[in-house]
Amino acid sequence: MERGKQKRLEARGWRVGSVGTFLKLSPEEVALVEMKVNLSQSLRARREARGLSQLALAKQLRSSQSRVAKMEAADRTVSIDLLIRGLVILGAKPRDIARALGRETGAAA
Amino acid sequence: MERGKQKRLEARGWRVGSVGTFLKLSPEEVALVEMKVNLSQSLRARREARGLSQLALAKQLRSSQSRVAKMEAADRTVSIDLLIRGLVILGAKPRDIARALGRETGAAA
DNA sequence: TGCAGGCATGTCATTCTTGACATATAGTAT
DNA sequence: ATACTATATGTCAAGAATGACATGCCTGCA
Repeated sequence: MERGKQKRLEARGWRVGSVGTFLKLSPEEVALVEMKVNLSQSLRARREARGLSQLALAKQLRSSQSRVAKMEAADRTVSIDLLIRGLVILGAKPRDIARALGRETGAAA
Repeated sequence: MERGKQKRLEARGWRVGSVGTFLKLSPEEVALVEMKVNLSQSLRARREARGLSQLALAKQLRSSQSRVAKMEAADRTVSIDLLIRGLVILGAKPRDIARALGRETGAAA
């Protein structure tokens, strides 16, 4: 596993010595979580690239600053739908979203 | 717009002479709908490639045959999350999902 | 020091999504 | 015709996601 991602996951309470191995996370669930983390990072990167605050983005999304924070934290209460909506509002095209989703994460055996 | 997709959209009530142009669909909404359609097609293709019935897939998903039908129809009551979960269960890797999402659709001016 | 802006996190009522069920249609075989 | 299988579509109670709000933590700055 790529080191930066490991720290980010750990920071949110995921045990990473062996991502899902450690606490009963099926491979499917792991894949979903990693996709969410990738999308959330892409969201933050795009927002910052535009010099927007979370509040400013929230307004465009008709949401709230707190939810944007959760989106960027890949909180378990945010759906992939919402993350994708956020990215689209930040100008991401399906192709960009695809790139974010599929980021090579390196397979930890 | 690619012809096959146009017919599929029309079949579910979308006016396509100008996708979102015709009835107040923002560009963002159009992008979202197209991504959903792409995912749903990929889902059906994968399911059929494995020779599974909708019912068989539904069981793996712990869902119902009717919901799988709606997923494949890109029904507005199915979330992107659910579509992605379905694809993952059918063995799609993030990379595969990314490819499905970003399928070139051809820009109708 | 106090104050403001940006971000994180918990809670909660409202809204949306989901699985389950009923029912319909079409194809195939007996 | 009857029966069976696969798929499509509507409805709805239960559960999940959402937006809004409160509040706390920093950092910078007057």
